Amino acid sequence: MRSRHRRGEGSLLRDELIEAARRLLSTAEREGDLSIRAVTRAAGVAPQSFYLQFRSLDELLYAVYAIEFGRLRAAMESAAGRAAGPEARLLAACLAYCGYAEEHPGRYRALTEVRGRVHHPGWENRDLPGAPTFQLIQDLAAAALDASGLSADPFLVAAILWVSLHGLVILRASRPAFPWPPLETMTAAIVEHAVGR
Amino acid sequence: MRSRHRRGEGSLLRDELIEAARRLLSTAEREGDLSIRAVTRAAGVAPQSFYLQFRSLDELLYAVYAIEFGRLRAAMESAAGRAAGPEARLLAACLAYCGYAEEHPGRYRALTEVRGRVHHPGWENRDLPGAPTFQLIQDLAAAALDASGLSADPFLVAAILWVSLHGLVILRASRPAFPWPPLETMTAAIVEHAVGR
DNA sequence: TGTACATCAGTGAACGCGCGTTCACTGATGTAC
DNA sequence: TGTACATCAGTGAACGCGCGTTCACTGATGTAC
Repeated sequence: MRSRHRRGEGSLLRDELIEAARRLLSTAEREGDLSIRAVTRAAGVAPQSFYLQFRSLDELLYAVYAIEFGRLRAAMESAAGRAAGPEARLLAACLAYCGYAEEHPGRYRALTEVRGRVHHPGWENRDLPGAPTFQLIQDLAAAALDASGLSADPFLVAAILWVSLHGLVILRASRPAFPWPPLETMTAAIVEHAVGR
Repeated sequence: MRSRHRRGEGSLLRDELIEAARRLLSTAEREGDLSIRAVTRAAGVAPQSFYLQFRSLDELLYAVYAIEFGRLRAAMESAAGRAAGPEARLLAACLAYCGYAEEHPGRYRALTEVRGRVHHPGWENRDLPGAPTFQLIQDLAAAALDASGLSADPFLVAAILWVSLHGLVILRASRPAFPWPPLETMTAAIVEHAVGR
């Protein structure tokens, strides 16, 4: 079914494995659903072929983090660009954050879960893939605070926005039976609490 | 090593299994660390003895939820009782929430994780063990709003507080390398944003 | 007061499964001569 | 232009492990007579 890559192009399998992992994350319900064997099975290769490209599942997951955080950030930037005014731009970016998390719950979870072994021993000096995304929130928050004439610390405000949005989407996803207020209502209230007058 | 219970007291094993699960949750790092075999091993009985008390791991976890939510709520109530004034009481309860989560990260995670299969098929009509805890937040928030002369919806405010606190403790735990502002600073800001003037 | 028996609290042994990981191997293909 | 060979992209087969779950069993103990 699957033909092997041409000589010199073996590392294409690397991207195929990453893509297979992203696909699996869309449907995985629990942590154990994403295994080396599951990824290689989805990619159509033998389990041991995994080791030709990665040393561990963590290394593959790190690559997935980087891609997904990039997409999340792009969605937020694009949404912010379509809004008018500092606070509206911040709100649009936050809504895009929530939208991404609701559309791709499995992938979103992979970005943030405890297992998120971004803090793997020996990886101390690696970039945190989420840093530019946080910076975007902070920049938008700083602009909104400025426009409101508030002197709050943009870093603190951005940190509060981040944890609030994260809790919002995670808890909504894990408690579907709870009578949640609409997502937009909650997001707007969170943003307004943080940077509104 | 372990002697069996006296006739008629077999269900004491039920509590022993729950206690073993709580102990395991204190140290478990990933979801798979809590298994039927791990729990029975920790309790000192054979794996199949599990089925004498529970039909599934979910059933055991449900019992753990109920106990842990009770403790969390008790800690919040006790902290609120020691504070003076509506907003101070709300803040004290929120700080107790965070304190519980930081002291018992594994158990806290069990209360809220996606796997939290409280929404197990057939359990639709079971109580949500977290409901009284949420109600406590809502009551304290309503009192604080009242004292501030604000007319915001206490349910919405409580929902925002809940998700914000949850995101706060979960994200801090999963991203230890991030230069977080102090926990107290963030909690106080969240509470003040939600019910302050 | 003695004894047969039902019940109860567990265990022994085994099953099939998916997992991570290792080792030796295959066969196509580019390249040096 | 032809050929030997090194390299590359992967696979076949197997390992030991922990898991959930089932079935038949054991042995202590309370109870009915």
